[in-house]
Parts: sequence; structure tokens; C-alpha cells
Amino acid sequence: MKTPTDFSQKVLKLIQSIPKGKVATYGQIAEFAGKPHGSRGVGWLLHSCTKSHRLPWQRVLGAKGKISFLRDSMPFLRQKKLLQNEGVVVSESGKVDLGKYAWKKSAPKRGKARSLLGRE
DNA sequence: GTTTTGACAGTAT
DNA sequence: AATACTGCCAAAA
Repeated sequence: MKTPTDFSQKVLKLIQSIPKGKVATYGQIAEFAGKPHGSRGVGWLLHSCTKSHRLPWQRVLGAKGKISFLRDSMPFLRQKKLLQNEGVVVSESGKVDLGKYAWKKSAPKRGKARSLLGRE
């Protein structure tokens, strides 16, 4: 409500809300932000935000927990390394075990009682 | 104000 | 199974 695109703010918030060792997908974030099909806007925002805020885009993977970049891409390797550093096991294909690292939306509402769901 | 792009996802063929 | 097309959103030119 108010300024432009709450969506972006939500997305940003969500990204920053991703705990270490966990990973979220564009679809998840988009859905949490209120746009089940706004994956594009999410990825887009991520890029924009990262440049300005340096968000943990590394924790944001593509669909199915797979990195969107090419396997031989430089960003891909960087991401993979970062994720591994976080404790996330990334396959050579750039796939992450969502069954273990899939991030659960804790509470996009900041300052509100965030129920500790997740619990792996 | 309109057009193009940008780190996607989902469904259909 | 892999590939193509479509749908969606937001920001920059």
C-alpha cells in the first residue's frame, strides 16, 4: 500500500529473511510475495537489489532448487561455492536438495510474531 | 507514456 | 525426456 510495488519490498524482505544454510526458489519467493507467477519480477528485483544492497542472491535458486545459470558460468560456480560454504550440498549439476534445504517462509511480516515453523 | 529487457516458472507439444 | 511457447511482474531506456 503505498509506494510503488510492495511486491519488490516483500521480495527484498523475503530474500533477506532466508536463513543461512537454506535456499529459496524464485517461485517460492514470488508466491510469498503474492505473485505465484511473478517469478520474473523476483529474479529481476534480485538483480536490481543485489547491485544496490548486495542481497544473498546466492540463496535464491531457480526452479526445483536448481541454479539458473549455466554450469560453466562463472556466477554459477560462485553461487555453488557460497552455498557450500553455507553448509548446503550442491550437486555438480547445480542442484540443491530442497528436501533438506528448502526454506520455509517464516514470516514475511516483519515485527510480527514469527512462528518457528521450518524445523526442518 | 510506451517499449524492451531481465538472474523465471509452468504448461503444452 | 527435452524443447517451445506462454504467462507474469517490475524497472530502465
